[in-house]
Amino acid sequence: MNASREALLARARALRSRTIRAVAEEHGLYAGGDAVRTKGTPGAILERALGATGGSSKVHDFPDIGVELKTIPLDERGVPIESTYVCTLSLTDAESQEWETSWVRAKLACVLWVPTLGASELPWPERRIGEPLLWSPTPEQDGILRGDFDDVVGLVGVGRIEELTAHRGRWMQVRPKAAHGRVRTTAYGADGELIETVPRGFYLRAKFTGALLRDPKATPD
Amino acid sequence: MNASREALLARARALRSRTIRAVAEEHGLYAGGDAVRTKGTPGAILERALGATGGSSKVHDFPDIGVELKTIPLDERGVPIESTYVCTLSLTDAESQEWETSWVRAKLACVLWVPTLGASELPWPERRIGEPLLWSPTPEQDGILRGDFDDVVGLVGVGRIEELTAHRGRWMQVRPKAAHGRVRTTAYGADGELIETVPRGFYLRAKFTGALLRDPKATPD
DNA sequence: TAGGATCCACTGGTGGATCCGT
DNA sequence: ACGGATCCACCAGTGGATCCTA
Repeated sequence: MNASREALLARARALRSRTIRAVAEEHGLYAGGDAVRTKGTPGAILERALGATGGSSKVHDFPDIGVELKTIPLDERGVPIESTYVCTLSLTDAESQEWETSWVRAKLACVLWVPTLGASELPWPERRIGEPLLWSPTPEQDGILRGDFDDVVGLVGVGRIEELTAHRGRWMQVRPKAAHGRVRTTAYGADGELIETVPRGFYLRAKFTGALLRDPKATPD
Repeated sequence: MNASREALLARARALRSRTIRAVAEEHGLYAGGDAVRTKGTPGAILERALGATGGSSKVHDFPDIGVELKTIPLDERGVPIESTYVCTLSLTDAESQEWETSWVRAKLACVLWVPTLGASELPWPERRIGEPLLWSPTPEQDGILRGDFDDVVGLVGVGRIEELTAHRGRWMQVRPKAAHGRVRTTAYGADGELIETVPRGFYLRAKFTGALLRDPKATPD
């Protein structure tokens, strides 16, 4: 692990035990508002606090050192209360996608996990920062994730997108990802015809993220 | 010419001799501001006043009747002070583009020209609406425009985009079209390689638009 | 409980054109 | 005079995720 990544981890450790609200105020950001309408705000605050520079149209939050930042809400037992979104799944070029060069693998190659604590009881501004973890998949973990990826991309590649439900995938699943139910994108059907469907993204199951936070080399289930 | 198009022309005629400011205020819109920062505002006001419904991602301003609205500023002699933007030129599929099915031909198939008068002397809110013209190209005009189109698309198709300057084209030229000089898009070079260049659009020369406003069947130069 | 649905901030691209230096 | 450069409004798409029923 190189020095820059260690420096980033050190900055994250410096935030431990502080509330999200305190971190926000230190950077001149407002922490609050209806939970439904501020879903992404805690993540944006931690990005700012840690100096994420990716902007949009980016592969990583910290492009120089290839690190992705993920804020993950834990309950009182230390268990994630939600799955973790990774990135969008491209539906129209599934045939040419391979795990080694995939967007999702690049995103997961090095992740800085920053837990927020008390997520099942407290509104997000009151939650406190937990122990951060700088994680890269072990070869074994990488292999399991590749299996989930191949399963999904294989289905889409042969036009069987109707069978692509969130039930598939041991650690990584695919679920809808859109602003609302009327958003549509295109994919290929079984006969090669273009069909309209909902955009989807890759998500890590809470079972997996919870396990790796306890043991970075974990292989649950 | 069908009844709906005639009805649109009648609505445009009802605006004659009124100032853009008066039309704007009638629709609750603000007419004013620095000329540099409100370049597209007169056009947007006339769209609203005439009930354009295309929204974005549209082929025409009035999709139901296939009519494109163009606001054109004339000086005291009745001569256009500017060229007229038509649409973007796609740089990456030039080989497959043909005049008959092109976006630019569809745009020009039926245009409602609405002149604004006094453009060389008055700030735009004070300009008055002139005599509108509902125009479709004659077969002869269509042929000249096709020639300009084929010239441009042919050059781009063989990767000679450096030779594509605004000097080309009898009535229709190609010029940069971007928010600022740093915007880039991609095109193919002479060896088939991808190169970065500025986005471009089709424009009608003022020589042509001025002539057709005086005589819809004109063939200047 | 977790699969399917949804919400906000931000931004790049498009459509409305005119500006302005050579 | 006009070829190249630029400006704003608007909107769809992406990245930040969590909400919420069955």
